[in-house]
Amino acid sequence: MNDDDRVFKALADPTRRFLLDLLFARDGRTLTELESELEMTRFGVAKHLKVLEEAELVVARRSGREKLHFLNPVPIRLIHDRWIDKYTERHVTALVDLKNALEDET
Amino acid sequence: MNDDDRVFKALADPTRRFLLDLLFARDGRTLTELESELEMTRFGVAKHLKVLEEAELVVARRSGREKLHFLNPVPIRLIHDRWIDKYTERHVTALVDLKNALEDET
DNA sequence: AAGTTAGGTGACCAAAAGGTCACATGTCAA
DNA sequence: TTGACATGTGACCTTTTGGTCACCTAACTT
Repeated sequence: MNDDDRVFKALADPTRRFLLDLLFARDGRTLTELESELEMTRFGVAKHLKVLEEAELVVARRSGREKLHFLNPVPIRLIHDRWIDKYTERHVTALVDLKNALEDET
Repeated sequence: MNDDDRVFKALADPTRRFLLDLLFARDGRTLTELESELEMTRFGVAKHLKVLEEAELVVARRSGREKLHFLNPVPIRLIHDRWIDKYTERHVTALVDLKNALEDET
């Protein structure tokens, strides 16, 4: 399994995406803290975090008996750059911004 | 299955990512043309293209008995925007550009 | 019209992924 | 040092996914 595989497989699961959402909102949380936000046993959450770490979407730092988790945006940016070149980026960002603006009006 | 799910599950498979790479390099290809680039039966490729279409990562247009496939970058950009805000984007693009520059030197 | 070409469908099987549990290690606090 | 707390591991089972095949429809060609 190469780096790509790890990143995309990690993102394929809704629970793992929700974990990234939680860390995007606030970094540096422990396993137990994250577990409390989910309808799942600690073991399940730990397994998901391991997958995210192996994909380097999450980096973790030990502090005593706790382990703090942080979101790493680099792999996300690399996905973007794989299929959106600098020229296309201008168009697609404009399109997305327009879409968001229209949705805000309703 | 919601839109997110469809996009991320679609991206989870290496064959489907390779199909996106092919369409990124050159748009408007038929199933048969794409199949010739892969070590897989037509049925397998057709199944993968269906998944990509349902995720709207690929849009297709019929022309007679042929079906032309095009890459749609919008869902990719939305992934980016989900976990990279405007502020972080400046840092992470700088980091990625630096990394690419360093790799080019070797 | 007949043959060929492009594509679509549903059944089927093997492999992989998601979740839980029993059990284990290391760390803090009284 | 004893007990509680935070996390890690490997086995196990169920569900999902990837790929092939037999069979089908629609469109171009001569």
